[in-house]
Amino acid sequence: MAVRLKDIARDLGISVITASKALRGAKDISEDTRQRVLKRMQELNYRPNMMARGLAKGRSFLVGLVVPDLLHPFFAEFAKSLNGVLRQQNYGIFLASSEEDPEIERQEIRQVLARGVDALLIASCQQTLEGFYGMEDQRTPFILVDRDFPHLRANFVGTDDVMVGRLAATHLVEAGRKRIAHIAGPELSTGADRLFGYRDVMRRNGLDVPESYVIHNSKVEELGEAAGYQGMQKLLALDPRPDGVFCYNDLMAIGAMHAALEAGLAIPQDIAFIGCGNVRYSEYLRIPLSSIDQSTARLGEQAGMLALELIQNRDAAPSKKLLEPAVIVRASSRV
Amino acid sequence: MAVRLKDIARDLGISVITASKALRGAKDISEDTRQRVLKRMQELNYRPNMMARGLAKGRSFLVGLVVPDLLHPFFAEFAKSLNGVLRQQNYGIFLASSEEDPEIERQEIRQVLARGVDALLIASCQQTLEGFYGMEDQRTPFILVDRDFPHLRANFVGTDDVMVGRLAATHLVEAGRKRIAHIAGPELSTGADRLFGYRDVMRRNGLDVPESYVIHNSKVEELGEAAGYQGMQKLLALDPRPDGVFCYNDLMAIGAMHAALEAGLAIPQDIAFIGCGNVRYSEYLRIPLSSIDQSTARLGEQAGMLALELIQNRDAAPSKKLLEPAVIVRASSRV
DNA sequence: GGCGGGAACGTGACCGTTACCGTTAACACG
DNA sequence: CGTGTTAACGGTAACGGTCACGTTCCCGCC
Repeated sequence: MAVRLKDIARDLGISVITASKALRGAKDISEDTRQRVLKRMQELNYRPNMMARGLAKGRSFLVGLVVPDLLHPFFAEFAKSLNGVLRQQNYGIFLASSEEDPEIERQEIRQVLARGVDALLIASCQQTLEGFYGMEDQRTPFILVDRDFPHLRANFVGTDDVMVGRLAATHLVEAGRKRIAHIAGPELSTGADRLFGYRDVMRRNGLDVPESYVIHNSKVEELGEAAGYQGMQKLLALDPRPDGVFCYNDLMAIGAMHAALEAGLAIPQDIAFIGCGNVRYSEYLRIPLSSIDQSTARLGEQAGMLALELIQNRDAAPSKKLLEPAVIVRASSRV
Repeated sequence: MAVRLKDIARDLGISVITASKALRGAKDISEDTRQRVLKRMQELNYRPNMMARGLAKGRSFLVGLVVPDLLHPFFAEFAKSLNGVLRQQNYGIFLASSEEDPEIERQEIRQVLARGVDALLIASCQQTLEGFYGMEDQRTPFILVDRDFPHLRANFVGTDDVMVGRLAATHLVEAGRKRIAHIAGPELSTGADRLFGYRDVMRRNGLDVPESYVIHNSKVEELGEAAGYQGMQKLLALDPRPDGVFCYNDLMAIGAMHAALEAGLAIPQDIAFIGCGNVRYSEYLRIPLSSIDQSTARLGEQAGMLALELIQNRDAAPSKKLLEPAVIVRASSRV
């Protein structure tokens, strides 16, 4: 089958450990034999067996990544840039997608932990860690990605979502809108934070936010165009109709704009839109969509680096990394 | 640290083997002890160590997935649906992204194989397997995804790309277009096949395809909006300007439409567009984009099932699974 | 010549699990 | 009562590495 250290060693008439040392660059080995070993490894196309190494070292050189939905460009881009960082340290990604289903998520976490991943990155679709992992006993360091758990002293890498809400609302206010609605996300951290930032800015500007101006989407699983479309239907039915809408994400904004256009409204004259996430297509839409950029690629890098740090130093104090979002203005809200 | 079989066994006053048997549902064990073992495992939140199991069994319960670009919705969706299939068999995904770079791809393949994956799914960014894996020695079954290598008797799961070209061209012909251009993809299998299908239909319809009507994109790494935009610039400069364009993928089509609109053309009156991939946003674009749907989710399922089959039966004859594409007509080409 | 010390390499145990085969005890049967 | 059969369980040796120590050998030094 595959070439083993044993084969290399027998070939060269040395012991397995010596070969192992050469491989790992240990110091008590002569430069000469090291070269001979490495050369032979090249020739035989030797690849260390990571399972064996992992078992022996108690490390797997594997990082677990659990996301709610790979199709969402945010997570796809995150995974991509994470991969870039980890590759350089010979770390691999064990990928699992929970489909925004807590039950599946639990299953996936079991799987991931069973693999003995050295760290776990997770964008959970749950509201709380409550008895949830069977992770307590585990010493596996984990990092919450994008979605934080309130009041939990855990590692976190994500966007400053309060700022997202603030930027979006501020932008619409500056675009001269008075009746600004919000099609909100789930009441997880990100959704709650964006809502909070939005409400805060509205209050500071003396603008009213009637209850009906905030569309809640309790179902975590539906954060796509359809939810945006339906949310917009409700907003369109209101009497003082909103003249600006901040949507939880770009997909929902796309759906919402669709509904507005169908209703015969002009964007941005009658109603302005801004989303969040700055997905790749935003600028090519029927009406190019303003958005809040989360610099997702940098998030992935940060998370990867933090993971590697935690692996080195298991009991570092939990750290929270918040990246600053930025407004990208396009036609959907340009004055 | 983590709970081991040894702990369970000591607890219950039985041997490790017996515990192991209970876990795996072996037959030579009494129902009574099996229950006791399973119960204790529950209580202690035991999770089998997959590295140890993998080492012992010579299987990793891991499938490697190497894609050129996770950000591309096709691969994201593929990965997502693959994950769904594998989860049910307790198989996991080892993910690697090559960024359309052959050098990185080689690196990733090494990594993946070193993990001892039981099967490898790969959408290669290379033109050939030529000495490329150091896979020959490996017994790891592999499946080419989306991009086939010509003349190679390997497992393949993908779209019938000749049909893609045929459908796209036929559709434009039926929409009354005479001067149909093609912004092509790389000269890998998919690009070549779509080009072939397109050319074939053109010929059968007695339509001319001047050399300048086919824009080649040799650089694998650039298959996005930019390439489409630039390709379209060239087409716009031609004298008998095309009145229909078939683009290798939706992203390129989006870029191309952008260029056409900028040039003041009306879509689809002056020029019609059709892409391929049917990405999520296609229908929300400035001009909703016609596309060829590849039923990506089904591709993922098929690939997953094939992988599991190959793992069971290592020397099954190579099989090629081609899924039928379908035309999705939207405004960009509606007559 | 005996001793200390370092460089280079090897011995054995172990990581957690499984495969293979052996052992034990109970029971049926002629 | 001896023999054979079967069910339930365990001992041993792997799987391919790594780690903590030994061991060997050579050199220099007093």
